[in-house]
Amino acid sequence: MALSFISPLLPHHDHNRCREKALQTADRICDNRGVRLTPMRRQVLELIWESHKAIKAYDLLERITPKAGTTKPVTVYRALNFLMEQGLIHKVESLNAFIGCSFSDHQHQQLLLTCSNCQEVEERPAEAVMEAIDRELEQASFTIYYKAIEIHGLCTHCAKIDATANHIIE
Amino acid sequence: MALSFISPLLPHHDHNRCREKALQTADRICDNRGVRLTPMRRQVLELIWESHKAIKAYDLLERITPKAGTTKPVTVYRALNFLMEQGLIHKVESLNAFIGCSFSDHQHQQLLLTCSNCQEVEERPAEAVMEAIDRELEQASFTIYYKAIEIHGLCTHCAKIDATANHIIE
DNA sequence: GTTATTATGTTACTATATAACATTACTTTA
DNA sequence: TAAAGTAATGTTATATAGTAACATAATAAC
Repeated sequence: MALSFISPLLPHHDHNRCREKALQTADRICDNRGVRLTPMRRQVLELIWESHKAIKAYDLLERITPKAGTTKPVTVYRALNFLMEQGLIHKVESLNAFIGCSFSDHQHQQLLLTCSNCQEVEERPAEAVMEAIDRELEQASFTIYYKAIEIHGLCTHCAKIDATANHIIE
Repeated sequence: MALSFISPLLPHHDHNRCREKALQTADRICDNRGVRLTPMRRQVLELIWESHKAIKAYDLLERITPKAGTTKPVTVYRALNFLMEQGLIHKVESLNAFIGCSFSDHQHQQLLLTCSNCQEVEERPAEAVMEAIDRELEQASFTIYYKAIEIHGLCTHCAKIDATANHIIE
């Protein structure tokens, strides 16, 4: 099976590059828009990009430096709100947690697939799904402001590991 | 424009019938499954069906009788969890609130359309959307456990009212 | 350099949800 | 039908999530 690109969710991708790219993109986007990616906001974004798992506001709070543990909730929520407004992160509503957006320059509001085993979140533009939703909403004469499309289940890597484990046991 | 059925979300539908039907369905479903729709659980379901707006756990708490105001959060959350397990209600994740399920006997996990103006929630089976999601997840080799598909925006009634209001102002 | 604006700090609080264990209510069956 | 087992609810306490209101600091605009 030939992959045309390295999925960011393959177990051993170079996550440093992942994070650096996201931060550079954020710098560029904020610069273009004339909004300020302040040190606090940038640090929150960086912490969110530490992994592909969704992270909770209070976990971010503990990791903010300097004075780790002394930063107040409102500070982190303000940074999170800014990052959401700029489309740099998503809130996973069904987890009360946040992930970096891999499609900041393009459309937002992708499908969010969360693995219940490894907790990694994959973003999928899923155009066919979005078109089906648009058609459905047109039928309902419903004007859309915001979409949260969240699926929880077992990702392909965890399914394989599970299958292997079962095989060994047999 | 001829409607083939009376939408439960039309402003003046007979909501008593709506609620009664939901409770009867719940009674039947629980009976069939050999699970107990106890007075507490039934009351919570009834309170949820007071309207088509999503209701929060702590608002339910205040309305539970007897001893309104003395019931503890854990009691209401236990009832809510039971009702969710039985597919009698949905949690609107992006609101931390709950609505009655209009399709308890059939498939679950519909689209939830929440109007940001009137707060009413409409459930839509939206088969085309669900099929598109299934195809997308098959491509991703993702095994689904749970879906939350939530749209916020302006419902058709509120859009019309808005349009009328604008017309009057002009 | 002063003023205006934006961001962050501080204090306090509101809102949402669960853990652990005690008691009560139903169900089973001896 | 009384005893035992199971399921539901009560009680106390606490964990987790998020915001309001006002003070101070940092940056931008003039």
